[in-house]
Amino acid sequence: MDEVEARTAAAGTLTPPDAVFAPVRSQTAFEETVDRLGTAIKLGLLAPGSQLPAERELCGKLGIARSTLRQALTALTQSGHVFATRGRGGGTFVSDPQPPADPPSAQMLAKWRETCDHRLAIELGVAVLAAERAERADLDVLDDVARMLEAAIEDFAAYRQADIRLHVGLAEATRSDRLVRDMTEAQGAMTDLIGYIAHPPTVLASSNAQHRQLLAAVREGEPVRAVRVMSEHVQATEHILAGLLPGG
Amino acid sequence: MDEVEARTAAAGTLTPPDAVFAPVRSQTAFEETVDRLGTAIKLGLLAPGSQLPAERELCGKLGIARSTLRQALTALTQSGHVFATRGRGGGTFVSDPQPPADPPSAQMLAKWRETCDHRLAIELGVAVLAAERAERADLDVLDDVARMLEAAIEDFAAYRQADIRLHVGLAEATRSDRLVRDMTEAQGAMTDLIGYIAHPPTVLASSNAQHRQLLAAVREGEPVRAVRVMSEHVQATEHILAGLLPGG
DNA sequence: GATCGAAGGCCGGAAGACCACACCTTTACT
DNA sequence: AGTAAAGGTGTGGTCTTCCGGCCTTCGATC
Repeated sequence: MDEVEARTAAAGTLTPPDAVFAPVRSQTAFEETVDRLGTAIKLGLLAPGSQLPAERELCGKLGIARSTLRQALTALTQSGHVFATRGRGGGTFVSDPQPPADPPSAQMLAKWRETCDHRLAIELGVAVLAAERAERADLDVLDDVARMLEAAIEDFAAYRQADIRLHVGLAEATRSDRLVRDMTEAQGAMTDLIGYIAHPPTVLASSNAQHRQLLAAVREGEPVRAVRVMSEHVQATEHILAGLLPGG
Repeated sequence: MDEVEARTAAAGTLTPPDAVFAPVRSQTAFEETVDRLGTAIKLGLLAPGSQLPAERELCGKLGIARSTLRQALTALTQSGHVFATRGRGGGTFVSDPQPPADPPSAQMLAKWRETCDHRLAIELGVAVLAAERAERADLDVLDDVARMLEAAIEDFAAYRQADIRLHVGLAEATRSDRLVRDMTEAQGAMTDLIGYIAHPPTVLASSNAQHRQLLAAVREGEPVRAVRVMSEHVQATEHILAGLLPGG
């Protein structure tokens, strides 16, 4: 019967995917802003000590009212991610010792596999398009980052930082803002999962070997090889998670 | 100077990507709902003539208030995509001759490349994961769809319909709701772009050859081959668009 | 033919999100 | 001393969303 139903579905009277009726939960502008800025800070895209644009300017760029932006900044201030100084020459700055990250929520943990799946998709797309579109200058920068990665093999925090920079940098090399956003979002979600897991230097070393191969494939404009290496790279971390998280 | 700056960025004092400060535009629950249901209908995931769940049930699934859902349904009624009948045994139904699709907005056209980029990413992720996770039953259904595709080579509307079913079906085979949602969203965006472009049977035939290869690779559990074929498949349509749209 | 129940169609109030705008306070530079 | 640039504060209004009850329609059943 199942098979008959399935065939019927294929033939015309199809059953809509569950995803069609899944909850629509639109974040508020406030939440979305906290998320965006918070992730950028947690990923180190906004460096500790660096200054954010002035409120009156930033709310323009973000397309929201200043009061809404201030709500978000207040939240980030209270959580200790940023601080503000008044008066001329003042502004909002990223805190220098960042507050300790809080442990992943049960919600995050429950969806970790979907998070990885989505990340895989984005990374593969980036791999292909970077191989097609990256310029020499992009790759020179990324090579520097790769060198930093190899130097940071003993310090996971520094390693993760550089790792993010490499992946986001690759996304930037595709010249697709959409993919950069997706990549930062995906990396943000991954950081929440990865942060609490031990990564011995041997793992990082093999990860670095893949980074090298990846950059080589991109430099030589070989999308197929780039995508193969990237797939192995991403799925390696997925296998590590599978061993440690529920439902693995 | 540019190069120096870039090196500096790589070394520590990095420039945040533009994407960090890009506008946050959160859709309202109403808009999101119209989008979700509208796309599902336009893609044929909700077949013409089929009945939607009752309002009181649907608003629960969607996680919104009934009045909000009704706003969305009113919009879809006015645009002619659904109609409602009252009384017992009544309900909300997908209109049978669907209203003609409206032409792509200037906004859509301006972002067509990013749309394609994102779609590429999703399709590649789906290709890999489907090759790893699809069950025999999934593939049998998809083979049927492929047969329909070959029969529909002269009728673009029918072809596109089956094409969507194939790609979404592949996404469902990954068992990842997230990817199904992403895929429907991506296909919805593509439909807006593709709808107005002539697709001669020869193009569709070569597309079908790729579908065949894709399904074969997935069936044999070969992610690398699946991703290569998928990449060619997706980029073929991108090349067609590049020839016809601005900024190509 | 009367009744019931399930469906869409309505309405009003409460709560909250967001915005626009005006004004205050602090502080550094000139 | 004055000015300009930054964060800090407050008010009121609009729009969205939610909640919950009530009405209308109409097939099915008694």
